[in-house]
Amino acid sequence: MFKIKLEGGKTMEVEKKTFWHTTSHILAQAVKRLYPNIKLTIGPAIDNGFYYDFDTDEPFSQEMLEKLEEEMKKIVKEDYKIERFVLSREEAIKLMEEKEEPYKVELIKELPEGEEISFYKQGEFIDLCAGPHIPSTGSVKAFKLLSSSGAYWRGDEKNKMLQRIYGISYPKASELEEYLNLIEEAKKRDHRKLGKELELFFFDETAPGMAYWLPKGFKMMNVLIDLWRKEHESRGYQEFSGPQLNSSSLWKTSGHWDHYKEDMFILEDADGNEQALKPMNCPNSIKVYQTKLRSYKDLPLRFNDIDVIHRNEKSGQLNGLFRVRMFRQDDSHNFIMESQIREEIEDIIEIIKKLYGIFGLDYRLTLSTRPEDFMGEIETWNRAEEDLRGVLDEICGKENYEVNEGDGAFYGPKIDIKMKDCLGREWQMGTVQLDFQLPLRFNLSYIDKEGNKKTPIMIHRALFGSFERFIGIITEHYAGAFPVWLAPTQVKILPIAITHKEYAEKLKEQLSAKGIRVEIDEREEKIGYKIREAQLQKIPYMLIIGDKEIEANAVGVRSRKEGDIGSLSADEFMKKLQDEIKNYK
RNA sequence: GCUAUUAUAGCUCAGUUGGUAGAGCAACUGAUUCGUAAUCAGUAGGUCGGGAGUUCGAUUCUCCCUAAUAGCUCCA
Repeated sequence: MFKIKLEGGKTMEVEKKTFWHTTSHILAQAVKRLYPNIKLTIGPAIDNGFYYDFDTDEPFSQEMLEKLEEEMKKIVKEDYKIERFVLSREEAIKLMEEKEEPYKVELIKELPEGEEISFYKQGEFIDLCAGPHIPSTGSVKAFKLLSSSGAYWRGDEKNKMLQRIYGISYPKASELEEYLNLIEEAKKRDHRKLGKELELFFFDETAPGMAYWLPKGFKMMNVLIDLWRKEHESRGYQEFSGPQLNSSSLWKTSGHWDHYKEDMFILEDADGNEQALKPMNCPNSIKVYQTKLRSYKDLPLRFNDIDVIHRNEKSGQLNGLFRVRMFRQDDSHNFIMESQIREEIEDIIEIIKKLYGIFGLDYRLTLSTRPEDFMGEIETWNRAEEDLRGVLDEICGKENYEVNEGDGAFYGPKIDIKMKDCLGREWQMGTVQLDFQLPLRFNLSYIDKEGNKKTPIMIHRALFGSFERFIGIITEHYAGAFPVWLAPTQVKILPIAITHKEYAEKLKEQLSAKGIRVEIDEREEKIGYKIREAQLQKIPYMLIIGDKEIEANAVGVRSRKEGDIGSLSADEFMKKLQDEIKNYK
């Protein structure tokens, strides 16, 4: 809520979105004043501010935005009362036709019969709008137009591209400044920036959307993979690896050729046969399933893999590690009987809770149910959805997940894990999808108790989503200051002078032998300089080695978080470290 | 893919109203041997993203391409 001041010194609380919506009208008013030929379309409030879409052939330049801000200031200063009025459909259309606003006419024509058609007026400006609005334009003391970009009319690629202006506003200048600072701070956490600074990964022009993993970044990925393997091996998962390239016939059987071809890298083998790099692992898991005749006693069968997959994403979709063309899903395909859905999902949700708990991540769970174009038996769908709800209710609590009715895949319902990046954009992380269709397409079977062939259900599940995206998210989550267990370099030994080098080397060997990721800074630099560098590299522990330490057979421990924490014996430090690593600190 | 913007040294960035470039950090060399977030001095480093055009002359202007960024659209 925002507090705004009214005439006579009274204050009033308004919804942020109401305030932002009014600001979008002020923007539209300014646009009509400066560029009367530009046509209005829609201008809603969003989670962080507002936008307004305009139809114009000339895109908004930075200078135009600045001029618009100036004009908006005038409108605020002129402090117009915002008045609502209602018209009949005919009157409304007539008014908008007179004002030559074709998009508004289109909108009015589509409003359902009987719905009130309301307008809002501020000064000379009138806009079709359901409201509500704040009482007058004078309250919008602080605002900023943040950016402009193209946006399709009604969000449809086939429609005309309009020009959108994004903005934000507040009742007080200090609040605006605070918000802008927050954005600046958030940008410092950007994984693309940190990935470069901390030498985790990089991208090259010759391989768009495909990360080069530098030694430090790849070390981290391996630590994650170790964790993932540990959590799965003990739960009956069996890891395998399959081919990168399969002939088109496989993708035709799986249905990808019809539904996903655009996103696949397709090439030819030496004989001219059509092949495609795998965009997902499901068909190859199925091939593994098919190597034997399976019994009901074998189920569930859980085949997991972290093979690299390729998706030919359109260039405009690429975004750091969040959206790439080559990545590793922490994938598994679990083959189960219908009676095992609930238990299997329960087990998977338990793993999710455990893994995400280790990182302390804030995530959103969504259940997506049967879409209109579903395939399969409606009873199977109903039972499966009931099972999914049951598990979520029980393990997560009714309040802690959302249901997106009709948003499931055509082949089965699913549970998704969603997270926000440092700029508030939401990304899908893990996913757990039931699939009733693929086993049918591949004619999968198991032999039941009575000796009959039955079709198993398949669960596609990736919990981190992909290692790439997950590393992007945790880099921003920790702002690059990874906990000890995960940090690519856990300890940096900093000898004060050359004479301390030998002891430092010995220490390094000791730590290395225990599996600690340790480096040594042997350069002939001052200790303050070395500390600064290790600190900027966000290394969890620095060990300062000088005469004192050698004499006492100790290490001077400096923590990234707490600074100098004094002297410990090498054994004490080792124990502390191992303890933290064991507990994922 | 679409709209807009951007691309200059390893990194962060300045600059040239058209006369082939500069800083800080990093690197290297030398001096300094140092106690908890930057020691000093020097050296080297760039076909100004790629290609074409205009021009006596292009890093600068125009066009094409590539990549990145924001948004849109898409995402089995």
